[in-house]
Amino acid sequence: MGEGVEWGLHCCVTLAWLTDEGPVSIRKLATWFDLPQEYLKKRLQALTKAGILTSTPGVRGGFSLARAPERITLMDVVVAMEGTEDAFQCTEIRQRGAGAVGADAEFGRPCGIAAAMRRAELAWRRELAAQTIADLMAHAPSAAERTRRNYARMRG
Amino acid sequence: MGEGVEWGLHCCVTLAWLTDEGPVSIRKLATWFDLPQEYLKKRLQALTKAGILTSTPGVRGGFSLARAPERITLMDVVVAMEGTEDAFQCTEIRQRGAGAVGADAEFGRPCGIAAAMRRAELAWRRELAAQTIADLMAHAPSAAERTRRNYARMRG
DNA sequence: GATCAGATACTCGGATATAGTCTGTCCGAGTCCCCGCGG
DNA sequence: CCGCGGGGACTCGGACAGACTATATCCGAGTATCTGATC
Repeated sequence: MGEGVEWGLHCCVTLAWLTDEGPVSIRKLATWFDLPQEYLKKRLQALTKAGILTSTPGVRGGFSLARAPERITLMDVVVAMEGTEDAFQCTEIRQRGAGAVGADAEFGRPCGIAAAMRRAELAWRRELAAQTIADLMAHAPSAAERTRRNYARMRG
Repeated sequence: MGEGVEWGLHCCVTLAWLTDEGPVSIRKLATWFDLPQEYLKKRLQALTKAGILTSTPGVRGGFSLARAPERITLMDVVVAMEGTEDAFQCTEIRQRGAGAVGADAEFGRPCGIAAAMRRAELAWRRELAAQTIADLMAHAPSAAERTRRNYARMRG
């Protein structure tokens, strides 16, 4: 799992705190977390393409949340960053080589190993889909005030 | 997730079917699934180091299961292949940059984002730990007979 | 017949090569806003 | 006072380089079994 997930989630939470302040430029976000500006931009563009953020051009432009924090799940962010593919990829090796001889009848049924791994991944996804950016905000309420204060001091 | 997980699981199930036939050489396993022999060997060595397989040297040597299929979980195999590290790594970016100013009090508590991701990973691990090689065998009982038959034909 | 040396087949561990992905940087193009100039 | 045009700030999309990991191969060393020669 790339670090883009961590970056994206922190940025989403921060953008949620700063909703009233309008778009936040990529330069400020990079300074905020001390991250490489150009690469962070690339990752946030992926969130934009996924419809989680909106980017507004122009001198007062930047990134903002595209919808309410309650409607952005961790799953949304992870999928935008890492793609929809499962971590475990079944390449059907059971159908190859000397071991597969005379097993055609079994191949009608899905591979039991792939099914087992898929069950685990579904549990993971279900857990991610059950939590939203708003839940993360509720977990650290004192951060709201501090975030706005630090952001106001950041004119530059 | 590397393909070693898929290879390892299929090999474990096959070795479980072939327990009575003694150790299975890496050459036969590679032929069995049409996999690159040398690299498969390297991955199975990881399973051996993890105590899931045993390797016996000598002309009649090869790999065997180190314990009963009921006592080998999918989690064991995944950990042996991929390591114990979580997929999501929290690098504590909340403590860096301009956004962290004056937030020292919050840093006593664990990062909410890391905690949320960890919950999801625990659900994944729990699901993997709940399934064993024996469960996979029960899922495709007709494979037992076929596996032994194909293996017997494989003298060479 | 018993014992030992060599051959064989296999694993182990390390070294190395190759491919692909993740991370990071850079640049040209497009867009919006601000400001000043000219009517 | 109003409208037009230029410059600045920002995003977008793509191209590109470097680091790291997964994949794959190869080799030397060790070990157990078998064979055959020797006593």
